[in-house]
Amino acid sequence: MTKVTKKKAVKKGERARTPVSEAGTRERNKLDKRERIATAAWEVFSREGFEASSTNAIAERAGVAKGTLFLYAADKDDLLLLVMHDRLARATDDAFATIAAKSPIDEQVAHVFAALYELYVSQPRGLGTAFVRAVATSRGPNADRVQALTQALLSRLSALVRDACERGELVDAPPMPAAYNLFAAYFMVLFGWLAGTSNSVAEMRASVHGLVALQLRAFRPR
Amino acid sequence: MTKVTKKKAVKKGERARTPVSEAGTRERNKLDKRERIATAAWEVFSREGFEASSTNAIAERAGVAKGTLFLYAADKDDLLLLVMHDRLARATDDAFATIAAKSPIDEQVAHVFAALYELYVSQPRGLGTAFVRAVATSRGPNADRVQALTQALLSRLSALVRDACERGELVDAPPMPAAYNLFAAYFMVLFGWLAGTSNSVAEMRASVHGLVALQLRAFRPR
DNA sequence: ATCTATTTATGACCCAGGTCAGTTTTTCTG
DNA sequence: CAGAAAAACTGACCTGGGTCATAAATAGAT
Repeated sequence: MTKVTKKKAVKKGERARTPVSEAGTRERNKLDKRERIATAAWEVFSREGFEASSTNAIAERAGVAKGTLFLYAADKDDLLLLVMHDRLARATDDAFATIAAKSPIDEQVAHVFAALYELYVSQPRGLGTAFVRAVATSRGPNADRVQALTQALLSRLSALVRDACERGELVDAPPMPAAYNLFAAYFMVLFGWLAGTSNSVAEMRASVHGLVALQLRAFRPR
Repeated sequence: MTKVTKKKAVKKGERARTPVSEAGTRERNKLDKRERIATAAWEVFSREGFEASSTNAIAERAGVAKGTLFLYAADKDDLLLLVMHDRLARATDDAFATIAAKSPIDEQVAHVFAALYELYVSQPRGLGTAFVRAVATSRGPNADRVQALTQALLSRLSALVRDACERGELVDAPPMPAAYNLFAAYFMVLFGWLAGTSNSVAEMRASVHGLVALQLRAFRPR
């Protein structure tokens, strides 16, 4: 199927690319296919859970052959990263957009972390577990994109720290190393959730807030 | 094979267990088999790497059927945990045994962490990566044993913090939460190594030492 | 010692992830 | 508008992790 029959019919002398809306059949098809695959993967993953989802089912639902999946993702893990990337990016953006500018920094940081925990906890059937594992081990192209998200998060955290310094709430805090430590606490609590320690966002938020507040004591004006 | 033919020949009235050296044929066989499997798995994993190792090859080398492997480990990941548990425990014990009692606490902590990094880095072909992934996701019995190791490490780290408080190097440091944060930094750097950020133990030690020292500023006497 | 129950071991089998030689689609060139 | 080159797609196929009905070994009872 996929009876596309894309019309080309370009005037001969002209470039094959119509400058306005046409950007090359190949590229368009590729983007379209990536979109279909991502959608299908999300639908199947979220209904069946990661382990129970077969790449066959995803391919079928996306209307492509199984082999095509592996042109867009290195393996099943990488497929999950492809799907999660956008949701993660959106959740992060939302979290930073809704920071209360006049809250103390430990609240601000906890706010961001809680939003991310929300994303994981709301996923069905251990998608979160699979995702963290995928981040840790996948070498595919989508892994790089997710790594970039993490870098961006670190950078934004360090900006929060810098802001707190400028408004005098903190003193002498090196933004980037401090951000690393904050993120480490975030990750720690996330891992605890994977292992079954805590199971509500509220608990996780409380845990990470405690750790964050403790860390920030290093930079409190005395 | 395993032509055990264990003599039992107990006096009828007496208990079947000879109290000294006999502990039941069944239990002995089981321990023996576990040992053979662990050894075989280590040999194959370390020669071929985790991915390239087949459970078939491990079973063959251990002299058991493939199905038997999965009586001793939930899956291939859990098999890796079975193998790594002892090495991890030994490395941790060694590290704490060789702490210089009069070093500052940040050095002590870095010493322990560096020893663990050493273990990972010295593993061939991404066994470390596979191990961390297995810890994150495996639900098998060996996963629990490794979790217990982590708990023990946290407890020992908190003891280091308490000692530092008692000798006046730190002030007002809640041992367990502080240990959590320290461990988080350790884990962060380990993850960075998995992702390819740093690749020598020296680099990792330097990174984690920086983070640890920063955290401990929260508890320095002023 | 013999018989039954229970635990442990086996390996043929199933199934899903991932590959790749061959095919189709798009682009580029004359 | 060929016709060739390059890129994208396909699905039969292979591989290896994990299962499970069956068999062997062990413990307990008589």
